[in-house]
Parts: sequence; structure tokens; C-alpha cells
Amino acid sequence: MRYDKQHKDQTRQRIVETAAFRFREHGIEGEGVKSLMAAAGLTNGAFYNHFDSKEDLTREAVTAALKERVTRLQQWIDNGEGLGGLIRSYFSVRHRDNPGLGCPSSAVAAEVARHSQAVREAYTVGVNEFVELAATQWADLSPAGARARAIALYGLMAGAMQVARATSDAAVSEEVLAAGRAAALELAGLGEG
Amino acid sequence: MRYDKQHKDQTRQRIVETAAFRFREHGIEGEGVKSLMAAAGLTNGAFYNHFDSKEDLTREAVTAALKERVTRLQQWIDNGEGLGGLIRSYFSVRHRDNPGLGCPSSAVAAEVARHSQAVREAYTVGVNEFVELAATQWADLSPAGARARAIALYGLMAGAMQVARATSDAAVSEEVLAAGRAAALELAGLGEG
DNA sequence: TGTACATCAGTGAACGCGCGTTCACTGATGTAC
DNA sequence: TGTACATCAGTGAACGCGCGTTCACTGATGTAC
Repeated sequence: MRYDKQHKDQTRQRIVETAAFRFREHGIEGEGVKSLMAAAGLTNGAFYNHFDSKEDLTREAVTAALKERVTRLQQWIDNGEGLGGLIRSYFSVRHRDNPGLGCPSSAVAAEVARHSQAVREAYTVGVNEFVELAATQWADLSPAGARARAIALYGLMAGAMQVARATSDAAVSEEVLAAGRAAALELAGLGEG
Repeated sequence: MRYDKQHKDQTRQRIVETAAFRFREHGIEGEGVKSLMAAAGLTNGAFYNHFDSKEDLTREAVTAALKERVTRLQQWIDNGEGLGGLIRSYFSVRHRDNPGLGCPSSAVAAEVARHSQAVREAYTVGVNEFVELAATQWADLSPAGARARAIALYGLMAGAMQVARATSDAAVSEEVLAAGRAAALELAGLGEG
């Protein structure tokens, strides 16, 4: 079969998005090329028409997932809810139970740390963009102070979400979400808000 | 060969400790039974004299690693440094660069979330012990308030450490450590301390 | 207008490899007699 | 005291399986003439 002009680009994009989702759900190591391609509606062989290696795709998927999160934050800012909106949506049961569409750091940061320089650079760029945008939300702080707050908030969110997901006891897990939410709002200057 | 009475227990203990170290270094999925046993000075076949499965060992290794962290915190409390000592040692370059002996949550929490109920229960018990002990360090708060603080502190530490490890840029990584440290000390009521 | 050929995204079997697990075997030492 | 046997932690080859990757092939459609 022969395809129209944008077909290959669309397919590639679909693979990246599928990977961004499934890597967050199953871990990067836990998601094989064959099952990933099947989820994208293709067979394993086609993978290498699009990417040099799984590592190559990993880099792109990390970039895509983090870029999507920056867009999401921008939407919270645009609609006036700002960090409060982000934080409340972050510490939700829905987010906890759906890692595939959620925060990449809470899903794969520990794995990224063990990946190649290229993947880690993509991660660093993406996180930095998020932090830079979030830092604009502390009007009363110096740029450096706001950036430090944004980094701490980011770490708190990613870490607390992981603990909430790893916890087997439902009550403890919800306690973790609540404690994380409260501390995050406080960090954002929205305490008791 | 035949061995003295405690030999088997000692070997088993050595395997658990080796696993607790190597799972944190390479991830649970990233550390195979063969290489793990070699690191413990044995061959792969002996593994099943001691454990039913890798999952079984995982449960024990998670328990052991978290128990060790509780002991470590108790030492900080006993020597009078308390949470400040813990936090400063946590956000060190040494801890960042040596995950094998460090915080289990920053290394394998995301993986634990994808493991069996038994592993997640072991994780929950261990984290709970740590949180309970840490919560004793907010003398001025209610038990519930102190527990929420302890949980948030724990999440912040685990998450920020992961971001610091995944970051490829040395300056950014150190910035993450510093921001995490400052926010953690503040959460502990030791701001500017 | 009709036919032969080129294109190329996608197929699916196969590669070597490492995984978790199984199992027949080893061999140093304790015990039985 | 000496010999035969039992014990059992550990060995290492082998199992089936899924991994990431390679590659000869397919076949619908565009292009050449």
C-alpha cells in the first residue's frame, strides 16, 4: 500500500504518544516494542522505519510527555486557577489511578536516571520548562526564590504521588494525597486555600 | 560440603542485603537473579534454596531497606540532630550518587506500585514506620498534623532526589538538591536553620 | 488509455541474548554401626 | 577406630519465553512511456 504525504509523520506521532502513555503506565523497561507497536495498531517490524532504537523513542516520549504537562500548566494559568488548580488536580484519585496520562516524573524519573545522557537531557529540558513556567506564579518572590519554590513543589508532587501509588492500604494512600496536597498548597503560598 | 548451623541463615541474609542494595542501584526489573547471586558470591541455582521467587525476595528486600532507614532516622534523633540531620544528609551529593544505600522510595517506589499486593504491603508497613517515627519530631503539632507533615516531608525528599538524579545538568541537579533541602527544612519547622 | 515498473510503510519470521525458574548432580562433613 | 551412608547448601546446564533488533518480503498506489 502507498500512503498520502503526512501519513508517515502521523504514524510516528502516534507511536510517540502511545509510548508516552504506556511507558508511564508500565515503566519504560516494562513496555516492550512489540506490545507498544500493537497498542499503536502496528507490528513490531515497522518500529525501525521510524526510530533508531527504543532509547531513541524513549527520548522523544519523555519530551512529549513533559511538553504536554507544560501545556496543561499553562491552561491552569490561563483560566485563572494557577498553581492551586494544578495542585488540586494533581493530588486526585483520578491522577493517582491513571499514571499513563499523568506526571512523567512520578512514573519514570527513577528509570530516566539510569538511561543515556540523551534521555536525561530531554528530561532536564522538559522539567526545566515546567519549573520556569511554574516559577512565574510567585509574584512576591525573587526569580531565584520562586524557582527554588517551583522545584521543591515539583519534587513534592512527584514523590508524594509515587508513595500514594505504591501504598497498598487505601486509607494510607488517601492520607498521602491529602498531606501532599496541603503541603503543596502551602509551598505555593495558598495555605488553607 | 556441609555447613555449620547458622550458615544458611547468614547466606539468606546476605542475599537480602545484596538485593536491597542492587535493586536500589539498578531497579528491581533491572537486576537479574543471576547477577544478583554473583554479587552475593553464589550461583543462580542456589537462589531457590532460599526464596520461592524473585517477587518473594523483593518483598524481603523492600522490608529490609526501609527498616534500615528507620534505624538511621532513630540514630539522628538519638544523637540530637533530629530531622535537620536527616534532611541535610538526605540532600547530599553523596546520597544522590549512591542510591544503593539510600532512600528506597527515591529508587524503587514507582516500581513497587506495579508489583504484587505482598510487595506493596511490605512497602506500606515500612514507610508507615518511618513516618510514625518522623512524626514524633513536631512537638508543637497535633499527632494528625505531625503525621501529615511527616508524609509530605517524605514525599518531598523522595521526589526531589529522583529529579536530582534524573537531571543531566550538574548545576540544575545541585539546584534541585538545594531547593529540596530548603523546603524540607521549612516543612520540618527548621527554616533558615 | 493501458501496461510495466518504482516506491516505501508495514509485515512477520527469525536472530542472539538474558530473563526467571527447574533439576540432576556434587562433595564436605556429620552420624550410624 | 574405621567404614558406609545420609545430609543438604551450592553448582551449572537447561527449560521456555520475551526482549530489542534485523531483514526479506508484500502490495497498494503513483509515475513513465
